Amino acid sequence: MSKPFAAPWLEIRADMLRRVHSGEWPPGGHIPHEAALAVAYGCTRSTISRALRDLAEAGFLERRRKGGTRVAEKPVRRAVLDIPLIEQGIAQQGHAYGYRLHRAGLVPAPGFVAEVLEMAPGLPVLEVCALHLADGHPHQFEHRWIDPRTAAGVEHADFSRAGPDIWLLHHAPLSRLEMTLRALPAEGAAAAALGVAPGTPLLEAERRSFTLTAPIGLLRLLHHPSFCLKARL
Amino acid sequence: MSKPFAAPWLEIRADMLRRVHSGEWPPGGHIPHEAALAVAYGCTRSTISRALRDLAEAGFLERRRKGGTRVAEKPVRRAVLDIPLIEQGIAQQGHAYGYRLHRAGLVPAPGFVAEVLEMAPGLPVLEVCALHLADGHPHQFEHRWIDPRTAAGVEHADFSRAGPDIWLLHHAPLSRLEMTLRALPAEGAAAAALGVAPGTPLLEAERRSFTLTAPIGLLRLLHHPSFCLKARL
DNA sequence: CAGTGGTCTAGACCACTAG
DNA sequence: TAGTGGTCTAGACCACTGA
Repeated sequence: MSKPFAAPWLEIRADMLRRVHSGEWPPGGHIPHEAALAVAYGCTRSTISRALRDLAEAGFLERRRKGGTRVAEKPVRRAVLDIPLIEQGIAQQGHAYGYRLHRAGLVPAPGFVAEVLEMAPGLPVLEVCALHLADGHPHQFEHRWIDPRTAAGVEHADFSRAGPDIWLLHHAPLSRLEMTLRALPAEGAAAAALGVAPGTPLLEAERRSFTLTAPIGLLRLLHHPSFCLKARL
Repeated sequence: MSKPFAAPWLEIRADMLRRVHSGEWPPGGHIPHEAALAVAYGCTRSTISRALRDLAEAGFLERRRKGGTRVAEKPVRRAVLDIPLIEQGIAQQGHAYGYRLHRAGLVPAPGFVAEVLEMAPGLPVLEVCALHLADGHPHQFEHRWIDPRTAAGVEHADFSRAGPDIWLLHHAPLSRLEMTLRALPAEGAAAAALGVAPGTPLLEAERRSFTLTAPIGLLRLLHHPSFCLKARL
């Protein structure tokens, strides 16, 4: 009759979470400092620190030097949203991936694009419109603007067979991402491409990607109504 | 002329990220093992491990015992979505928070609720409909079902002045969360409460919360069109 | 100022797994 | 089965910040 086994720091973490949830460590209250917990749990401070850091990163605890550790009073839950490559995301859901390029070419940067890319409006950017299909059905409509200053050579890349995702991965990998999610009515080319009536509610994910030092591009991804985005704590 | 200062593991992490992004460590390629890196960077394996673990958690690297560490070929970016309490989220955006309860009472669990809460359909659940306001304007419409088996006493709680968020925090704190994001057309009570025409695209966040062992409830949060959700890598 | 968490070292054992 | 990452110990120094 052996235990299912877990690493000590995981068991300690679980026990601490139990104390938080049982009210033994009430919201807003201080908990013992690391050294005391190390004695109580019979391990070193490093192990306690590992468990506490993990709980703090998850939003259950708040830690401050000298101030000690307290249970979060108004916890900010941090849900994790997986953002796979578009192709991979469709494949993961068990669908056959398809791709159709609508247009790709240099255009003067529209105002909102120039602002995101931190460039003067009218400078050339690569605009890409493409449709991603799952089992032959429209799934996501991609409208993207890429900064050729950061992604050097992107204007000569061939996006007729595969989207910019993979090319960018190898030529201008992102290190930072900002995403905004909205609900928008379908309109124009996107509505037509997705095969939905204008006005149909669509989930839009706008992604702004950056290298360590410069903006790479702006992506607006419109999802077919059958699609939903999942996150977990 | 001193450096801006950063902890060694952060500088090492940054340097490793640079090597990934510069192509020195190409996607899919193996990188040296921890012991070798420790020698190269002139620190202990613990410090290297800290940096590598962080990069792996962010999705840049993939690590396996015996298999070593390799640069992620098809990286799954993990964006982080902050989920504050509803009241706090509105306050953080600099708006005055307002709350209006529409109804709260026990109802037989609808099928889809019973499924999420892992209960027989028709068993009593507490249904709450409420509107959250920002500067007096409708902001989010909350439709929630709470399992009184998990959240004992919830049927006697007073939700006329504050939403279930805070009550639940103290009486049935969640430890796991699943969230689904969709775009839906406004309809019925929600459209009326939010003051938008039926059919207006709305961003819906459906949250299923759980304690360590049992489901707590199901929340459907419909956002006013002026609202968007932000995430970051 | 002094208490607390954040981090690093030096070393060790072991679980996991690719070859 | 041998190499690799995952974790733990015991100890240390110090940045930060509340009192």
